[in-house]
Formats: sequence, C-alpha cells, structure tokens
Amino acid sequence: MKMKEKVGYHHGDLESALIQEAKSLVAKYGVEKISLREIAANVGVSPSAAYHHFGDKEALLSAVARVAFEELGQQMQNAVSGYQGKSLTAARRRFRATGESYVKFARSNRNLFLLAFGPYCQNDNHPKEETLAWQLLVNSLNELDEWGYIDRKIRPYAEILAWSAIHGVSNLVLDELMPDDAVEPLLDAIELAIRAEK
Amino acid sequence: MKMKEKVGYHHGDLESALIQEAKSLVAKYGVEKISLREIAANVGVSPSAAYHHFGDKEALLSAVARVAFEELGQQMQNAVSGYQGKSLTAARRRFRATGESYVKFARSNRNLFLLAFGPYCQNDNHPKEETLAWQLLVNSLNELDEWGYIDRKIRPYAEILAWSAIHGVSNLVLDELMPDDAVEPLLDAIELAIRAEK
DNA sequence: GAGTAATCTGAACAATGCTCAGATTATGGC
DNA sequence: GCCATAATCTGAGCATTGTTCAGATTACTC
Repeated sequence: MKMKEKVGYHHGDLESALIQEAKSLVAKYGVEKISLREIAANVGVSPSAAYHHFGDKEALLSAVARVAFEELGQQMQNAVSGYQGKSLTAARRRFRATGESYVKFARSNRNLFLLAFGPYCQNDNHPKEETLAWQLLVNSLNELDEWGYIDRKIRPYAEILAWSAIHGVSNLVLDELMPDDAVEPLLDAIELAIRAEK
Repeated sequence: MKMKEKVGYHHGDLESALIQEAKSLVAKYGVEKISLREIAANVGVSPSAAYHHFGDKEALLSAVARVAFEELGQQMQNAVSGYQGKSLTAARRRFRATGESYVKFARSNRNLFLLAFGPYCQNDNHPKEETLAWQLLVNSLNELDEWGYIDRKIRPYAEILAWSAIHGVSNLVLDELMPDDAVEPLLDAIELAIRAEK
C-alpha cells in the first residue's frame, strides 16, 4: 500500500501512475503524439512493465479517456454548484453553467476532451444515462421545467438538443470552424429555443 | 497527362493517386491505423516517393481531409437538390435534408467524417463561410426566412444552433453516446426551435 | 521460511516515418 | 534533335515505435 515509492524493483502503484503520466502527456502533446515508451520512462519503469497492467497501449488510453470523462463531469458539477438558490434565475444560471463549463473544459483541456470522446472512449460500461455530465444536464432541465420555463412541445427533445448543440459547438470551436465568441450566442440560442414564452 | 499508367519509372499522377489510395484506406481502417508505406505499396511506388509530393504523412492526410470535406458538401447538395419547388413545404424539406445528409454522411463514412474534422483539417484556407456545407445551410435558412417560418428573435442564431446541433449529434452517434434513432427527434427539435408559431 | 504468484527488466522483432545519395525519366532551350 | 537541368522515383538506412518473451526480482501465503 505504499505510494510515491518509485525506487524499488516493484513500483507499488504502477497502474495509476501510468494512467496519470499518460494523462499528463496526452494533455501536453495530444493522443497521437505520445508513446508508451515515454510514459514508462517518465514513470521510471521499463516499457514492457506496462503490459502487466494493460493489454496494450489502447487499453491504457481508454483508461485515461475514462478519467478525462469523469473530470469533465466533475468540472461541470463544480460550475453548477457555484450557483445556488431556488429561484428561476438560479435555475437558469445552473442550466447555463452546464453548457458553459462543458465548452470551457473542452477549450482548456483540448487534448483530453478529444480523447474522452473519440475512438478510445469505451462506453460499453458507460451508458450516457449514468454519466455525471448527462445527469447534470437532465437535472438542470427538470429544474427549469418545474418553473414552467420550458415549452411543452419541445420538452421531450430538450436534452438531446442541448447536449448535441453544446457538444457540437465544442468540437467546432476546437477545430477552429467556429470562433470562440460563437459560444455565448449559442447558449442564448438554446435558452431561447427551449423557452415557453418568447 | 497519362492516367492509370502505373508501369513506368515515373508514375504520371502520383499526387492524386496517393490521395485516392489514402482516402480509401482511411475509409476502410481509420486514420490511426494506416501507414504511408502501405499507401505507397498499393499505388505501386516506393515509400519515399510520397515525400516529393507531400511534406510528410500529415500533409497527405490533410489533403485527404479536404477531399472528404468537399465530399460531405457534395453529398449534402445532392440531397438538397432532390427536393425542388417554391413552396414552404419544399423549403422545409430542403432544410431538413441538409441535416439528414450531414448525419448520413457521418454514419456511412465514419472514418472520413472524423478525418474531415479532427486535427488534420487545415482550415486556414478554408473559412467555414466558404465551405459548401455552410452555404447550403445558410441558403436553406434564408429560404425558410422568406416564408416567415423562422422566429425573429432566434433568426440571428439559427445557423450556429443548427450546425452545432447537427455536428454534435453526428459525433455523439459515432461515439455511441447517442442511439441512432436520436437523430430524427433532434431534427424535429431544431425545426421546432427555430419556428415562429408553435 | 519456503514456494508460489505477481511484478519488472532487457533483449529482441517487425513495422513505421522519414532522410539521402544516386538512378531514371521528363522538359525546355538551342 | 540534343543536351543540360530539373523533376521524379528507388533503395538502403536510421531512429523510434508497439509488442513479446525468457528470466530476474520482489511480494505474498501458508
């Protein structure tokens, strides 16, 4: 149960050390520019040691992808819990915070965001309904709904519409196909779109 | 100006032959699973020959990405031009066709779609306003606008909202974070969202 | 404390992206 | 038509990569 003891022959906690180092290298250089060997070297271990914890490089990156996805959820939760209160205005702030924090995470963690989705995301054990990010979105929409804020006809589509739009604009901004300042207008648009009285 | 003459020492049209083969390999196996050497071998040429036409592998893949992006636009145009007429219903069909064909391209050309966006897309020479895909979206929205179909408040955001949502759902479906049958409801939602009278 | 299982090393292999000297062919000026 | 020049392609080679495997080292259990 020793931690941070990287001296001996046995590392002690190689699995999570590899994930952590892989994550930091991905964040710095991007998924396709990193090598297992460098990860292992930075941890102070032989390249082949990793294969006792992960089937292959892809499996390690999948683990990192899971971590990144969870981090997105946590960052969203932090943002949402920054706005409290039981008013409609508070609920609107929280809803908007889900979207803002989503895009913010994408921008300040470009490579991790791209990894979290993309081909390395193994969502077999991760149906979207169980992810924190999805839950936060659903919750904030339910809140708005209780205040009568959401148009009845559009309510059934609200989750899909909001998530698609937010996820889409995040990717488009990262690809520089949309300017950074398209995000705020988009959030305005989503609020307008789901709104009952305009 | 000879084509398909792969016999001699000089190929004649290596550049586009490489792009074409790269595209077909990407479509089959995905961007990260293909090698320059295999592309060159399939074209019947030495690996180093490619470097007289492209600075490196990345440059070749960027060229493929451009082709893929254009193909997306063309496929959208085909879909849109399938519905003609000057009625509002025709305009609505065309608008919906832009979205449907976008997602359809993503689904039936997964790897090319991911390449077209993603890190290999060089949009320095390709501002979104000049892409065919964007033009088609703008046109169909303008059409709807002329029929008074679009809510005045939401009109300024219509392009951003529609493209973001369509692009987002495409990626989420490809990542299996949304089911295939979420696409039609999303298109309904977009139509509802931009609509003037509900 | 001995034997077993887990963990890590080091050497090795095939494949990859890329470079470069030199061979081969096209091209343009006379 | 012919030759010099430039463009194109080959082949060998280098460094790096992911992965495997026999064997060394350590932890764990009874």
